[in-house]
Amino acid sequence: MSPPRRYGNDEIALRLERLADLLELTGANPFRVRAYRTAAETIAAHDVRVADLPPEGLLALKGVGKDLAQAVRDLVEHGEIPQLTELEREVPVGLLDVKRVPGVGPKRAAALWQALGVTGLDDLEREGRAGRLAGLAGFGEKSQAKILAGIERVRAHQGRLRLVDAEAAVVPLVAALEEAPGVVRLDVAGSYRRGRETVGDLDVLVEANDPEPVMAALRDYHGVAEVQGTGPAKTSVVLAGGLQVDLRVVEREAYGAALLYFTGSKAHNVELRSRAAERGLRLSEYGLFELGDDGEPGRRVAGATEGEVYRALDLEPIPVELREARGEIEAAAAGTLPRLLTHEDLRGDLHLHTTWSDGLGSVAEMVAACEARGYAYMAITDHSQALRMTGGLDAEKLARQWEALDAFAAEHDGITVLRGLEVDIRKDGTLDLDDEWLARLDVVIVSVHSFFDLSPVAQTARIVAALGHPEVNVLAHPTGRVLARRDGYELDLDEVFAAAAAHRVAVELNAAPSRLDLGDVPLMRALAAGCQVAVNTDAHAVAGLDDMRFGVLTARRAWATPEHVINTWPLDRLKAFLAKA
DNA sequence: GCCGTTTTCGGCCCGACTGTTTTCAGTCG
Repeated sequence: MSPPRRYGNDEIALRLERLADLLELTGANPFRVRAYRTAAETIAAHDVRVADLPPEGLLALKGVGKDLAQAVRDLVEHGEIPQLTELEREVPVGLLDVKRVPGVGPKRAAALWQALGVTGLDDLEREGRAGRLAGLAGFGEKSQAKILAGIERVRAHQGRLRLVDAEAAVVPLVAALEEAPGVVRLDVAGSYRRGRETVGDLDVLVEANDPEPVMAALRDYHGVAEVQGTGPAKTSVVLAGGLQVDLRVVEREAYGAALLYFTGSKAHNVELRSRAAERGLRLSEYGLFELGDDGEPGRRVAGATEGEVYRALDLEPIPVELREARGEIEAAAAGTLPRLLTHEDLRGDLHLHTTWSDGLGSVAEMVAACEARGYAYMAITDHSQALRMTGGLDAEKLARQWEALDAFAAEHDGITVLRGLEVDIRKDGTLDLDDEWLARLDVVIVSVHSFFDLSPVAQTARIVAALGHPEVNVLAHPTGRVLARRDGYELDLDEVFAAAAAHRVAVELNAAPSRLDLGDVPLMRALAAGCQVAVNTDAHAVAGLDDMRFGVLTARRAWATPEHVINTWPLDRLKAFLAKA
């Protein structure tokens, strides 16, 4: 018997999504499938642990009724959802990969399975190469060729691009497209615009006097590997890196509606359309329309700008980062949208490295760079001694660094440089520096860099113990995940947040684009638990200081206000927090 | 499977494209 586990919201949501996917392959009622997906989304975005809710609390969740509540309880109490177990026996799970091939949905995946016994990508490729797909009802030569090409893309391009990688593709692409004659306006919409931590593809929207030149500019763009389709309204290409780009030319009167539509999220759009329907209106990418007596769209009441559409639906305009159907529409209706963090609110960066440990920039370079960014304060936080490979600092080396900092400060008064250290949390929860020295630091950051595979209970206890140390100020990269490479260590984040709030330790939003840790959803939970947050770059070089923009985006997605973020505070207030005064 | 000031049944967001058909299902965003 394995010990009882504590299921996080993400884990529960993942299983419900899988249930929906498998159900779909059996040809189940689409609305029933959607019900599972809706419940999964609700649970993933919920700010308290669903596993701890009493039955009536579960039922109060939007989209969770009797059966879904039972499924959650089954999972939490017995470690499995009988219906899911049953489906996994019945349906080959490899079909889920088959369904990911462009042009193959649940119906066709099921047809391939029934007719040809296809149970995964390898089967699909074999059947395609043998020419047996083209003979199937509803399939032809073109479908077969498209599927064969799609298999490669699924294999080659598993997963999504990190936001920073997408940005690297976007900047030169936008520059090239904007040069096309006749372009009036251009926006990159989609999850990129919403600032999601990873991006699946790019939706580019253009208003142009003449659509053809900008379409041509995309087709001829040097980074294009394949033109998938091109017409008067839309052109689709795949860039060399595998990123798909859809370019749409939109007329001026509908630009706002189209921008809204293609920015998403899908769930946000669904809620907006429902709201439109409640008012006898219809919302589409072409605008917000009154309905005529025949039920068909009539007069356009809004569409030129996003703000116009929101206001016509009696909503405050909603910032792009919030458009995830996490309560933003209710808040916009009530006039209670938060005043979100902006880059200009930040007065300093409290986590960065120098050549004293594994940084590439000297103290002088990092300080000058922070000053140039307009910061009022900063903290130098090199590694502690446990990380030998980084040249981590022991007490003796720390003393020498302070001498250097003091000498430096005597000649530079433009910015306050705080004495910090990123102190390793040892396996047993003790800290990698003596109390006497910890007490002399202005900022004590603690973090985990070893023993990632402790049991969730031990990992949680280890971190909670560290947070209880009276000198600790910030918990850095709380989950330890590295985007597109490894998941975070297993732990009970809600317990960690509760401890952090109780001990007045801020949780970090590490803005390094490979981490973004905490991510938006767990950060929302931390804020709900009463935690303060520090948005830091963890820069190991001057250029890394500019990663702050990813941190700001992620913080905004978590509904963070300047008040939540300790490095927006004036120095006096920050010092009081650090001193736990 | 969920939900309700059109409430316990009958809806559930909308539109376009593609490839396959000969009037449309499936997929996609």
